[in-house]
Amino acid sequence: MFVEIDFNSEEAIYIQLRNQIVIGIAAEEIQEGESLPSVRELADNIGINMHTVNKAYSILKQEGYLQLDRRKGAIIAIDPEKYDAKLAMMEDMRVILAEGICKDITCEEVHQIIDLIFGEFKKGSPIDNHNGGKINV
Amino acid sequence: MFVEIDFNSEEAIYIQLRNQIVIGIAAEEIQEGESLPSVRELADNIGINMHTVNKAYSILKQEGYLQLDRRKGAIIAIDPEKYDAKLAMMEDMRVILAEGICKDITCEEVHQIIDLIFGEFKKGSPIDNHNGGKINV
DNA sequence: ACTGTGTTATATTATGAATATAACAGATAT
DNA sequence: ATATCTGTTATATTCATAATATAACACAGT
Repeated sequence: MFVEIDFNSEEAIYIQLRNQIVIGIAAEEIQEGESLPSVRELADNIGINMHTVNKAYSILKQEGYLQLDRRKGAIIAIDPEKYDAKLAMMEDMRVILAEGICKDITCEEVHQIIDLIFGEFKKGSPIDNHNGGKINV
Repeated sequence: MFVEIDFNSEEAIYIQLRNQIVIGIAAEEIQEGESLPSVRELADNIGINMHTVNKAYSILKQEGYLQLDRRKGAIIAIDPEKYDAKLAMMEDMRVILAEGICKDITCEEVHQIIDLIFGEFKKGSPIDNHNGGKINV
């Protein structure tokens, strides 16, 4: 699994990190029961502060993606009951689809995009393995 | 068309405003050629600063939703060529779908959600007209 | 004892959101 | 012409938060 941080992005580092880990889980680059690096180790590898990683981990824990164990560190443990993911998805989707509708993207095109992305996640890594500055996790 | 700002949200006010206007256009609550209130008027109605509204308008102009005319004010004018909306959609969609996949939401369920939201936009207002603290625009 | 976990606390710096005035150029109406 | 309304730009301040830097604690493993 790879992590790539864009330091020029307007998106906060801990958000980028959180998102990439979620994508990594969805792409099955890292699986249930496996553990992420410690907050200090990953912070060193990326070149950021420990607390920034800690914040990402804490959020992932709260959202039901991680279980934080003192012994094994941060292990992937999905809890679908933590919150209503379907409801959250609809909220996020509403704005994105509104943008698309304004720009004349059809419902069929959106369905194609959905299938395309789902396909990427199913067959292993959606990211090419040439590693362009990405941090191995 | 209605605008509702959540002052307790972590989302910036000008982003909320921008999103609601995009949703309003998609829902055809406000249509091409019609004009939005002036930055000062809308700011007064909502109870926020003029510059906050101005920032939302400037972004909408840059993204190809608005044309700012000194005579008529801010009029809705969609320009699908301003940027690649389809590419932007895929970027945003990737994280959302990753979250859904982790939480065991199937591809079919996502398709249903898409159709549901598209249906909301087609038949007029997706927002009920009971007006719970929303600002008429 | 020592090291490595997550966790918490405190403080500082930097960035950006939101506000408050103020002014300008152009268009409209009285 | 005078006044008023546009968007636009400029400057400054306040406030929230992201990111950093240390430091310390409780717990588990070697």
